[in-house]
Amino acid sequence: MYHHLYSQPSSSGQQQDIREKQPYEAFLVLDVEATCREGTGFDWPNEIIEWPVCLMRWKDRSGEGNASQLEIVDEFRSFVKPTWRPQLSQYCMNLTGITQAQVDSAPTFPVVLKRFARFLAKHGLIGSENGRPIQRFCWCSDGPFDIRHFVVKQCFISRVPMPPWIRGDILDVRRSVSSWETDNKQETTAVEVPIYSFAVPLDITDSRRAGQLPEISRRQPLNMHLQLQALGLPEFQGRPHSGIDDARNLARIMAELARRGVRLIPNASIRPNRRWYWMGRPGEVREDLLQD
DNA sequence: TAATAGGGAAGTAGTTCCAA
DNA sequence: TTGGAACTACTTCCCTATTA
Repeated sequence: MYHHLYSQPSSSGQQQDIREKQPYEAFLVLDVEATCREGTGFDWPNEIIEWPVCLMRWKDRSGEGNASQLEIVDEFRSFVKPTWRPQLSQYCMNLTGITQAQVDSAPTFPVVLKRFARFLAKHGLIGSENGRPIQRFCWCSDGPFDIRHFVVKQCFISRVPMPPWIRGDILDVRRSVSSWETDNKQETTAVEVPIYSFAVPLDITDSRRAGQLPEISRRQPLNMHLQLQALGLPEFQGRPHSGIDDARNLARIMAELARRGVRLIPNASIRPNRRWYWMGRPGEVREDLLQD
């Protein structure tokens, strides 16, 4: 009954339904931006300064849960005022494009969490009273770090417990693209970057390497640009490291994975109680331990 | 002070080839 | 036929990059 709408020709010429059974009703695509200083790495107490989320839903989900068309139905975006180090570094402003004035006039993280919870309740994802999930939704991010690191750190610094609606299921989009790319290796070599004599010194005394140049390819880490390229999508739209632009491009990747029949299910986890070396009492950053 | 994926190096076992 | 060298395929371990 759906075939005339949702099928594509197979290599044998037959029509086949490519819709995969999708257990989740909605996806929250998140790509936070956080404070940073050049050379400090990611063990530093980064504070979230932008909270952008694209809410995606199925256009064509059947009663059995089969679907392939995913679209953005709403967006939430808020800048966040850092409290531990309210002054942004020049490096951070250059990287993210976020200005000091934008964070100065922004609400603090606990306020943003409350506003975002209202956004979720408005869309029927959580209960407005208790904040408990009502529908099945899954968080999506580029790599597992946004929630695993930045949200956990920010909740510690802001002295707020991690809300129940963010402790749920997490899909690392990068990992999904990588898995899809591996499964379809014969069909695409888009992200294979050939490296010849730069990587392998040619030694004519070695018969293994003599003669024709070896066909050695090295898989690069799948940044967002390469994920788009691997899926045959147009290049990144907007400004890289702008949270909302990153989230929108991530949503494009999600939609393409869905269209290609990838089952969108969690593949990452978080540890809400994880501690970093600079963590003192709740909310306390042990500056004496920081390697500035 | 973390988890993870991926690449490179090194080691090992099996196969092939060739001279004695 | 045999022993040794060369080659290939595979596994394991270690290191690096990743995330602002």
